[in-house]
Amino acid sequence: MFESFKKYILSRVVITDAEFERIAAVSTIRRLRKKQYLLQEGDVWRFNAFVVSGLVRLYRVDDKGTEHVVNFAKENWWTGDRESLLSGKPSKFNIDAVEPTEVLLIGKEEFDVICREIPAMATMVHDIIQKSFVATQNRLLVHKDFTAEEKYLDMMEKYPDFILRIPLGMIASYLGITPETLSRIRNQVKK
Amino acid sequence: MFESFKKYILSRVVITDAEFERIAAVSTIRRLRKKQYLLQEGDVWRFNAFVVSGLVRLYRVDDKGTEHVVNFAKENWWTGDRESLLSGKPSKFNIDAVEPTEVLLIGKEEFDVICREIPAMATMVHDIIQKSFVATQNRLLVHKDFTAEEKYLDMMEKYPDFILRIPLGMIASYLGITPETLSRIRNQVKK
DNA sequence: GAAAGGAATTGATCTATATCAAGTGCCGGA
DNA sequence: TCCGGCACTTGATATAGATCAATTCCTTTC
Repeated sequence: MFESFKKYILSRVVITDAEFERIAAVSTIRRLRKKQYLLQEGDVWRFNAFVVSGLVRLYRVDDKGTEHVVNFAKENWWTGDRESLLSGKPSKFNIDAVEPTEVLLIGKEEFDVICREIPAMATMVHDIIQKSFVATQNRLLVHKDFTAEEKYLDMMEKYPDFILRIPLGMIASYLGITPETLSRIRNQVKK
Repeated sequence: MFESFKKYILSRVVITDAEFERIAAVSTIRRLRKKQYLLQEGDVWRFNAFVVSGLVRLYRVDDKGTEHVVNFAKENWWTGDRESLLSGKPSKFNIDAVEPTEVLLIGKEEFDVICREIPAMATMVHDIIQKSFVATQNRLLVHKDFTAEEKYLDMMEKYPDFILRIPLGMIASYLGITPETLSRIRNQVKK
């Protein structure tokens, strides 16, 4: 259960078994069924969440009730609403499971203690956030300047497994296009 | 010269005068004329850059030679290409001055030493990057799901001074729309 | 295993925004 | 001070992608 989490951490930084035990001690596992919420709009997000297996989506709902997918997180990715975590304010997002999913949760306070006690963890977090920032900025470029087809091809190249695992409608929403358009693009692409 | 930088740091964290002197000792000032480059595509970006006064833009140039503005940075903002800084690879971006600008530069190595010696600085950096990440993600939402007019109004609300200081063409590029469309929107908006 | 409801496809329009094309104004350099 | 050129505006047309609508295809669910 915690093995994949340990493997993940060790692939990025060096910590001792004892240190990992301290981390495991403050971690809890939550199992989500398909469509089950991990976070609902209006709640305050207080965790660091690591996806052990499965796949979740983070999305917001506009005034018309339309869902807009912000991103996905699969096994060995982190998820959550950093804005709410940092500010302590209610989240404007929802997170729910696209597939049956296991998530490892560490409360904000416990996580901060861990980072203070184990500097390697702080380093790892800093590193991940920096990379997330770069990745998000690159995604912004794609959205700002690419056509619908280019955006789809870019996604295929970067995350081919998302294309296979996620229903068309959610991919369309993630790309900021309609399901109809994505369906046509797929026909087009496979010639 | 370094006063505004000091004021900026002290508004975010607590450091001593002696500590600031250490920071100032590794800082250099670069003055840029309008249109002068701070970074050119293909070069490796090795700095942390704080805008003391003026305004710069970060942009990329596509295969057709079209410029796409990624973001702007004005006084008391940081700029640079974190992707190149982290990876050590050549940058795919350019940075140049929109207005005559003064930038304070700290080399990557020196900056890392500072952060190790002065933990408050490390904290500050971590904090800034987290906020940048959140801001970029929010911008992504705007670009993905808003109309041209909504994007412009959002920018007016968040950065009214950018609207005044930056030429129309660059704002259009930042918003991912054509100058013609932005010109029409402006007419529309002022009714 | 049948029925029901959502998800994807396909087709026919519609619309926001891009593109192309003049014209106007204004700023910077000689 | 004048000139040249870029930046912005305004108009006419083109187009990518949205919207609306009908049909088929899967999944769930009982």
